[in-house]
Amino acid sequence: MKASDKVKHRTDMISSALRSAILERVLMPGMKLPEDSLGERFGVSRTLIRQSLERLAAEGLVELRRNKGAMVAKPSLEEARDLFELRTQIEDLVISRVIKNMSPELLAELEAHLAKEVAAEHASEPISIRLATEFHILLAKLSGSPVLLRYVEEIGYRCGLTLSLYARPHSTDCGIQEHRQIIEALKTGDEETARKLMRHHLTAVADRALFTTEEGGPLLYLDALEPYAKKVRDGGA
Amino acid sequence: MKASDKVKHRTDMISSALRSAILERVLMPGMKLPEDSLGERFGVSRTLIRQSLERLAAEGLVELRRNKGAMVAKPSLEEARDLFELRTQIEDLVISRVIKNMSPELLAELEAHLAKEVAAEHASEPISIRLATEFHILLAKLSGSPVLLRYVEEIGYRCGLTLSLYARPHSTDCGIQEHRQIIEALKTGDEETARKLMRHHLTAVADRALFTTEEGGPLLYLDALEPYAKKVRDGGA
DNA sequence: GTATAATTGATTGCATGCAATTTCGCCACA
DNA sequence: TGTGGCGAAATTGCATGCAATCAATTATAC
Repeated sequence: MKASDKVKHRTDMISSALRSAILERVLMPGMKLPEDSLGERFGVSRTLIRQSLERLAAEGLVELRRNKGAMVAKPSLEEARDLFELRTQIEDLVISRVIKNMSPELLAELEAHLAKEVAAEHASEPISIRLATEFHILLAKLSGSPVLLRYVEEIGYRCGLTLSLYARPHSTDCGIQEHRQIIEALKTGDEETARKLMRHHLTAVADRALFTTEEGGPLLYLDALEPYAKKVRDGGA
Repeated sequence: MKASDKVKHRTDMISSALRSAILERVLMPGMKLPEDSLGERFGVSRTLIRQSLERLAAEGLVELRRNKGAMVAKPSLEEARDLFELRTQIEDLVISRVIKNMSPELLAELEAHLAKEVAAEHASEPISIRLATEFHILLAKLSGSPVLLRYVEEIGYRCGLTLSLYARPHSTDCGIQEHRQIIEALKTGDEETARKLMRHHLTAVADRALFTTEEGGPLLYLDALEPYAKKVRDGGA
């Protein structure tokens, strides 16, 4: 019975695929996302596409305008600043909760993740960005608060999207070294230091996002989506 | 053109109606929400009902289980505690932002709202609960951060739902007096006091929610929804 | 009499169809 | 050359239909 509850809806797969595509800069901000083109690609009807788009809209990754369809969100600089500021404050909450819950098992999880990051250090950029994001999400998971986890996820994703608009392509968005230091501080239970490190870590990322880039028209160029769609069509996770 | 953007979808109206019904304890936690009964009541097809339910599920007010339909969420005590704890921390962020933005206009808005609360002091319980919730939401609005606003809304709603499960029916959930004191502290720019007051205010509410009530089966009793549905059918906001 | 299997009824998952709205190309006209 | 309007194509908003799944109840065996 629980197994059947765990069955993922196709909607989940599609929104995950689209989310990945957005975060990996395959779908750039401003691109149009017509329901039936997407439906064709993913091999499903507009119904499911629409659901996925609505979900992503709730996360702030796509904008949905009445009778005008969906497009990848294009956060303004102001929104971006708000987002990054909130992020540091929210992750502050994460830190203090993780410290409260600290345990050897928990530490092991963190270090396992760090190891993955190190292993992928010279892999492709999208992968290392994803891993870096997942470090923050892992921390949120370990905070023990489902709601906090959701917020960190959402803000993290949106910050990632923002970076694809305002940051130059190949900045190492999250230093592995910094992650290591944070884990170190958590290990010794030094909340103050951990917070400071995290704050520094995040503002460093934010500060790199100060470039105002010129406007580009809303393009429609979904071919790059193909690999993501294929996975869903083939029933992948 | 902007006007057309502001047109509310019927989905918005329906989810608002359902949200109100839940928060005003017309739909109690655990009640089943079948798509077609609701569709009939609201005079729309299952399509729109489904969208609304999904939106409410994203907010945590409704639980959605595969092939089993929707029901009003029934947060566990543990989830409730998490929610209330997070709420105090999130509203801390609100306070410090509002203090930064403080201005006479802003103060006027707050006092106008307080006046409304006073005026409705002896009105029906649902109304005063709603106004009390809206005080917190107004503060979040004045914080200037759209994302923070969304989070405060969501957490506020979910706390309201929780109270309908665990608190005794007629506790004055938010003291008007306490709201007044908070405004006072904000006026003088005393962040420390404002925070302390808010924290005290919120934990007072949370502590009233310590009663474990016995289990009730998932009922289906939608007749009480009628007034909410009527408004939507008639095209009201 | 209890337990298990099979059938029926209710409810959701998803696709499709039609009407309404928007967008875009085209042509007239200043 | 640039601008305004008009019609066709594209796209969304919503309802409905059918298949799949789940819940409940009856039937059957032990």
